[in-house]
Amino acid sequence: MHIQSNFRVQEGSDISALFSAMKPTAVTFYPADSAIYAQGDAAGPVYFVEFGTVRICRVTADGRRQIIAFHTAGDVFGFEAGHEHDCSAESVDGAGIRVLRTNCNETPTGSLLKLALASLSRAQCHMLVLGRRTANERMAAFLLDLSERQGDTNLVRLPMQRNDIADHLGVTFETVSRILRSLKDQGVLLLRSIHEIEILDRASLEDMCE
Amino acid sequence: MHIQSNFRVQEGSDISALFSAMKPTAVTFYPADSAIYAQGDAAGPVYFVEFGTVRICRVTADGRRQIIAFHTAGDVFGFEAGHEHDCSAESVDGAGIRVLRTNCNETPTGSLLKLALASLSRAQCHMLVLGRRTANERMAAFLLDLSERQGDTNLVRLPMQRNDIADHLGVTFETVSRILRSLKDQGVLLLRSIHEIEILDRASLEDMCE
DNA sequence: CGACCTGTTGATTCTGCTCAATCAACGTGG
DNA sequence: CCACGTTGATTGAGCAGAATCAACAGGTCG
Repeated sequence: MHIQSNFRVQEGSDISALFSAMKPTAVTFYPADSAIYAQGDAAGPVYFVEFGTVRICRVTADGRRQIIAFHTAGDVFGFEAGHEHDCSAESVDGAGIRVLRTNCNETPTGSLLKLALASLSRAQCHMLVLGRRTANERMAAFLLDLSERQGDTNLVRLPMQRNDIADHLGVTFETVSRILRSLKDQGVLLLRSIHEIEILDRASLEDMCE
Repeated sequence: MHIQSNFRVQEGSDISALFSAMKPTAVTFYPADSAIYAQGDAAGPVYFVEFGTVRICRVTADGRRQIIAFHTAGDVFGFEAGHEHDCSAESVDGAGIRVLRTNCNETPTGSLLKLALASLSRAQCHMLVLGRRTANERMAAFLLDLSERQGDTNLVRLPMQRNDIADHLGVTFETVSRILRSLKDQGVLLLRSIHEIEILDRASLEDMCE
């Protein structure tokens, strides 16, 4: 299923360089929870998020899952070191994706390098979160990160469900639920609906992750 | 202090491409615990490990530390997304380092991209460890990783101290100590000395991290 | 309407942390 | 050469944070 685009690629950005060098496909719609690629699939093309949210996952043999990252409109994902994907990518909430084929010689490696380094930087940041922060601090960091990506607004959308948040933060979904509750009780958050929260006391959240 | 090189760069590798494009400096020796660069320093050149071990660290405001990665002979590190380092790099045990200056236009971005993607892949793998594995599993994964890097030998050197291992695995150094003890008691390991262990039962270690 | 799925909340358990003591290795200075 | 201080490692006791187990509520979809 192909649908029309609406995301504006910024002139002169690394992404626009990618777009001109690697003719992108039309937008393909992936319904919620559908796979974009699986662990073990052949790697090669990269993917551009037109709208919606994508999760990148790694799973242990006994089924424990770590969500490496969430990607939203404007993000590029899917580059791999080897010849196959060692993470899977799935649509979280219905996502529109363009595929950018790497035509071997004409790929703008400089632009890809910048994007890869940006991913690496985010990954390093998240390793500190996973390795050295408490559950409360993880949630605070996550909410601020979401808010920042959505334009530093205080009304934050949570397109993913509790389970996804938990698997991203390395806690259980019960813990996610409890922490949101506790932040509500402290007057830090207002839980508008399951997928929408309002930040009432941003300073408190920032204190929690310094 | 400059000393002579002895590490053999493989012909035709991405690293040899880097070496020919970005004339490396002579080897500089960094004594144990000395800084190669600090968080906030201007980024730009990349670094090649000739010998010894380097740790890449991120620290929270209240002093908790996460060791993002250890690098050993043959590794390249130090590339950053932005204009300054957001991790610090320190010598663990006395390390010899070559600096490779990025001459803006002549940098082989394709080779750098491959190295960056390799780092990203390792980072993703470690996120699963930090987010979803128990302390025992983390230690098992760490020992197998070290063994693999040292040529799949059963006699593994631990160049770093317990504190460093702990901060890499997201546990306390007491926990590191206890787990090594417990693996010894189970007959999985032989603790030759503080910095040298022997793997007696590799299959058990592999079972622990699947 | 009932089945199912997601989310919330409570009770209990347990892994790993904190605090603390001890020990071994090493370097320094009397 | 030995007393002393320092630093890293080990071990123990008790505690706390988060997991597990379990019950239930609310919403959605057939």
